Amino acid sequence: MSQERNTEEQIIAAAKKIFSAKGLAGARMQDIADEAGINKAMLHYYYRSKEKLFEMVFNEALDRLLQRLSNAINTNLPLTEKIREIVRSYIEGLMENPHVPLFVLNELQQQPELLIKQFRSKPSFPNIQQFLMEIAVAGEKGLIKKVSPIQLMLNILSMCVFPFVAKPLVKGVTGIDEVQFKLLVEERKQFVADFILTAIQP
Amino acid sequence: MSQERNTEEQIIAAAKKIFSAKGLAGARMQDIADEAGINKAMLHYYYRSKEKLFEMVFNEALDRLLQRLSNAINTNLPLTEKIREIVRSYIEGLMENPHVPLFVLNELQQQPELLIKQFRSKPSFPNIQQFLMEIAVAGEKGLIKKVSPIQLMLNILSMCVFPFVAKPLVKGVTGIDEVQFKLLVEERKQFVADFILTAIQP
DNA sequence: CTTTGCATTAACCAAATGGTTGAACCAGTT
DNA sequence: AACTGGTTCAACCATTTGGTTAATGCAAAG
Repeated sequence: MSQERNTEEQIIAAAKKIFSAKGLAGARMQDIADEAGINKAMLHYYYRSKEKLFEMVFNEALDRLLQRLSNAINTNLPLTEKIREIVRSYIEGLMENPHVPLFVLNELQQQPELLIKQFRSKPSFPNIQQFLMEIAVAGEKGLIKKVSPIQLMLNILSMCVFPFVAKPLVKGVTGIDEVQFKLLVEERKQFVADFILTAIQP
Repeated sequence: MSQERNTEEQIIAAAKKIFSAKGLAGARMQDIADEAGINKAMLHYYYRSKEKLFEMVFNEALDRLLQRLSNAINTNLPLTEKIREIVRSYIEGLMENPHVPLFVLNELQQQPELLIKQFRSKPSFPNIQQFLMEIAVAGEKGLIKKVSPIQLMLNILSMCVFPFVAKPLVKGVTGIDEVQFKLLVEERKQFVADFILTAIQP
């Protein structure tokens, strides 16, 4: 469409789209070039190889995901409200990039080593330990029920992310269409937060 | 190792392993042949093409997933105990085949049409509608809180499945090892069930 | 106008990959 | 022993694919 943009960004945008849709192995350099409206050789001119290009896209995607999570977790709110905020903010972020989580999770499983290396070096790496501690403390104080912090955190993430990675399955099983799906997810911000807070109220 | 087995099954087993690990696009026919300890030509002798072989494996995987879900859902128990049973049975099933859900979800997103076709034809297709109705009725009767049945169902599935599709992420973020991860999941059968039942108690 | 240096492309290349084939192998049958 | 049918394999083939290259375009500098 618009070839006005800077070529480098053009490439990244195209690569993001193709890689997200097809995965590393399934994506073709030619497809990315076509999507960006440029010659295939340009891809190698700017980013040495397929792997390098992928790494760039993947890192950015992972970064955004963690960034958003981190922001919500670091909010300076009482735990119950913080949980509400995490759920709201995270689901909203996913609504903007609905295919990112499956993309990330999928490629993550393929090269778990790559993750563990680059993970902690990220400034966007969320301070999980502190959040877990916060849950434990709130439990002690009787603000919430005493629960396993990790399990609770897993539950929160699960309910936010799962609908997006399982979107085709959900649509297939329930028979709802795209519009209804979006409504469902919208509704979810409220529902999940209430669900969690009810489950952990002391 | 053991080439004693029937070649056909040998192939399916190998294909399942390779396809699960690498996905359709990432899997190599040669790898499958090696894994099965046979010549590449045999793959085509028994299953015409890569796609046909994949379809076979994929269908079986999807089938098992739905089968297990279906069984749990059709149990003749009061709703609250049924939920306990669903969670327990589903997580246990996933523990046996931990990479299946990500595999299925991933390939499902790549060809959503394929799904919607073959989906309802399956005898293993779970009777979702009835389960949703059951939740609605229980809500009316005051056995549980009144909630959106679909949202509740989504929550149940989310919390069971997510840890398996996000396993590398969980391990990366929390820093736990394989043994601890298994413990976490084991613990989860209880935790998730309690969590849900607490959240929906009237 | 020429030069210089980056950007861009068409054509090309080598390796990988899904798929095919003709011959060999190996039971069981006659 | 010869035949028959399915099974197995090494070698081969055509296409795809990531990557390279040599030539061209082109704008700013001289």
